[in-house]
Amino acid sequence: MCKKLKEKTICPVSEALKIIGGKWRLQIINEIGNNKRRFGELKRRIPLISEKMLIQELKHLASYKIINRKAFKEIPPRVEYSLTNQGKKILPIIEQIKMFGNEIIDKNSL
Amino acid sequence: MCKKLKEKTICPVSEALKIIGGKWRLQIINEIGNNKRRFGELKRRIPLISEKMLIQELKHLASYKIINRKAFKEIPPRVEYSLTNQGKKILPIIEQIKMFGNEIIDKNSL
DNA sequence: TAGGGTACTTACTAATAAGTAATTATTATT
DNA sequence: AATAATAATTACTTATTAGTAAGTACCCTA
Repeated sequence: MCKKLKEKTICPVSEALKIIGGKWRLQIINEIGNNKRRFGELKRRIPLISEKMLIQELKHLASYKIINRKAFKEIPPRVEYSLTNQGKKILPIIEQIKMFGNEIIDKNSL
Repeated sequence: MCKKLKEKTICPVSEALKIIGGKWRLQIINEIGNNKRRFGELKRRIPLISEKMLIQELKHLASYKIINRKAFKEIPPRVEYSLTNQGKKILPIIEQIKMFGNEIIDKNSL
């Protein structure tokens, strides 16, 4: 008798989308890239995002160990976000999506 | 004087997500793959999707020329969906996402 | 005439995601 | 004492997305 058989079709795509799905997450991951980025820096780089969404999504990504959050005990406060090794594995996904997106844009501007 | 300067940061990621973003679209594209799939077949392969969402998303994908819809004049009706060449360009994205998703699953089942 | 199969369609509701705007804490600067 | 920075937090509203359940059209079979 199995300990758990709760799994209702564990689909890798669905599991991945739980982490990276949504309007802002890939953009945030993309803007962090291989850099350290401060909160305000990300806010400026993604001008259309609201502060609420930015911090909410940063928390989400941190909770899944996609990003690191490093807070410095300074005044005014400074917080740096960076991708974990796990998070860097999302960059190739973004590259593929960018390639597709660029083809779409090219096709539309003929 | 430019004809149009409406573009507010044309981001390839955002453009791509307009087409493939959402809960079901990648799953549908994945299930079609390189095959022809009938409506009922997709319904069975994606058991948790509602008929409403399935047909709504198929329409969306067809409107963006990601899939072809071929209806046969038969009774009972038969409709086959398949990926366009454009749509097949999404498969590598899905492959990357699957790789990431599988790593997540592996990590969780240690 | 009743029921089955296929591919939808529609109206309505529920759930989720996102946006707005005001507020907090801390210290340096003016 | 007021203002400015920074990184949040909160309450509230709106918009978007998804789910439910019933109905449609067509013909075939029993």
